[in-house]
Amino acid sequence: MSGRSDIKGDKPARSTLRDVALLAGVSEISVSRVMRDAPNISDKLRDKVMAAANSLSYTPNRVAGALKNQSSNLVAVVLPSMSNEVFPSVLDGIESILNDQGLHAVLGLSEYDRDRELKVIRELLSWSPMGIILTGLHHLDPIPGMIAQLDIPVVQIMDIEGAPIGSAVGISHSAAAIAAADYLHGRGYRKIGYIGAWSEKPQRSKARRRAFEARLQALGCPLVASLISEDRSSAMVGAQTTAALRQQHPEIDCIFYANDDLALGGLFHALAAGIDVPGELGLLGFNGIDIGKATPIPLSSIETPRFEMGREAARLLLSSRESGNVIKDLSFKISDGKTA
Amino acid sequence: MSGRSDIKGDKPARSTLRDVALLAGVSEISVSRVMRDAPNISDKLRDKVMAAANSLSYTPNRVAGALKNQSSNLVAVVLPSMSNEVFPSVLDGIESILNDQGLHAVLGLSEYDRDRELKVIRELLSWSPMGIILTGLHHLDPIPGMIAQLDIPVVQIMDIEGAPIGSAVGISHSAAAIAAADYLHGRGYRKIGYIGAWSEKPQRSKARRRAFEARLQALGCPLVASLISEDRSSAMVGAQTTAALRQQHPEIDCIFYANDDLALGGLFHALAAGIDVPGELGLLGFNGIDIGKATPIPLSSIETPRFEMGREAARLLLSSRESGNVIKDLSFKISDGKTA
DNA sequence: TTGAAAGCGCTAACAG
DNA sequence: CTGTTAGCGCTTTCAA
Repeated sequence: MSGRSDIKGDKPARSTLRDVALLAGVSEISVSRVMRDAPNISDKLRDKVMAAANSLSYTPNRVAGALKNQSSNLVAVVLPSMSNEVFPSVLDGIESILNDQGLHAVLGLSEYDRDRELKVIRELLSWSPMGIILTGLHHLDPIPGMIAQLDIPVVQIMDIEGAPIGSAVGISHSAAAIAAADYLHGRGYRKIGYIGAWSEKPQRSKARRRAFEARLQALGCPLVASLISEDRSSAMVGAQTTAALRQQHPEIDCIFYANDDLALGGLFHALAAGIDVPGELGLLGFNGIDIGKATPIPLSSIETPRFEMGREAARLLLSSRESGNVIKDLSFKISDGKTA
Repeated sequence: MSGRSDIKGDKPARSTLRDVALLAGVSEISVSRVMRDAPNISDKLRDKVMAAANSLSYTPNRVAGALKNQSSNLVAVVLPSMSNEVFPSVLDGIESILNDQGLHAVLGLSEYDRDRELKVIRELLSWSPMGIILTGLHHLDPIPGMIAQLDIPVVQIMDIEGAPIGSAVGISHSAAAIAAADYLHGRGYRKIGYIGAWSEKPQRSKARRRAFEARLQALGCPLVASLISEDRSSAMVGAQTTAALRQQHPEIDCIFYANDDLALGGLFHALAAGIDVPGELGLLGFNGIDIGKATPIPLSSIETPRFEMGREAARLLLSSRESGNVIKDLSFKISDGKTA
């Protein structure tokens, strides 16, 4: 009873290199070579092997290959969440590069929880991925050491202000905040407010708000007020908080939002309440999502290259053997919206 | 030169069961048992092993485990795309169940291309996943056989009208289309149009349109016209096609859209052009995305349970040993928007 | 250009 | 309760 499909039809059972080798009348290693397109294979051998492999619909077992090679074609991707359009776009970008190389993302979500992130990373690393993509630059202490043990490339996305473990690709959030402040100030707004959400769990938004505040201060028109909702970002929350902030501070003539979902909510509120945008109230979002381009008044926003960030992260991962660690500052720009 | 970390400090190198066993002065299998929380382990042994494991910051190698077990803690997840909010939500739902079980999704994107899907599935299956989640019910011929070889559970999401390979969870798209037709007819609309996009690559939207057309016919008010853009869905495309369709067919008093991105575009166009919604023009979307709830006129839409669909898919996968194959019809409902 | 041998790290099956 | 043995399927030497 030799384990696999004997004469008796136990199960469909997956065929192995050995099955193919037996059928083709060659050695296992030859099959292995053919399957991996190794050099120096005669056409005759290749044909025999391919015929046998096809007739058994053989698929290589990557698990065994990875065990032998100590490395796989998996890439660990650790993101905080899937619940706004930012990370799906990044993931899309990552996959757009990986898939062409026969690589695959194994996904872990941290939900903005450090301990959860640690746990997820530990599990993903146990698959000997060929690389790992993390979100942000701040991670629990053991993480860099764990990655170093595997000696695989790391790319951190979103943020570039800090000390990366390996490579990093993102934007400067403080520069974006400064650009936002300068832009709004330049448009003549002097009573500026800020709206965020989800208790600023994504620490990048906190960094942005602080840099924004500091810049406004320096420009001589300090932030009037900021309102950080405990709820997750959504257009509805944006609408509600905009109404609330204006009620508390009627002098506010402009609001900078932590993201476009909130900003769109602000815009919808203004449209519904008959508030003149951008005259009576200016609105500036963050990210530059597609929908904002189609609103009755196109949303002004800081456009961030989310898809491209994913692509670049994957590229850096793949090229890191040659290029070493790189910090890549992707540019943002202020969209030509009409709300501020 | 025994491969691993000898006296000479070659590399940090990942520690193995054997290293832990040596350090703890026990056998490898004992370490294995402790790591997997096997029953009948003395506290003394456990303590020794854990101490050694911690001091080496040992992490089990799942690749080896999977090879031995012929099965992993990976779940293959094959989706068409990440570029609208539907599939990220589904993925979020899937992960919300998997992560609590220590399982992880390996992602493959088909980009609505059958051949690409086949290739991706083949690669993912080569990782001996413990299960696989596919999108839709139509797949290239070899796929069911490939999955059968591994003898793992399959769950197909989105659609339930057809013959699933294993379990299926989704909604009845024809029922949704009929509900849409009845609803719009019931609201008094008689000159109804339809707008879709991306050449209807997602065949579910085509099925919906056809059922919608058939129902309108049966109701005695045949579809006036439909316009299918070649571009991907977006609010901008929705705005443009809405304008175009109304120009070609000024009598149209209502439009059913393939999804909310398009419908929002339609709404924005109407708001900007001063068209009275829902009086002069009714709008009905599909999916019920969050943003539609916050627009100046809340978007009427067929709400689909995307997150829940992901959760249910993961649950079915996990329970399939006991429960066998199940077809689960998740309900949709028409949201209480104000655009139709 | 092809093959034989050995072993990646882990765990099921069987002792003891 | 703990240990010994064998082998998962593949691929890297090394040899022919």
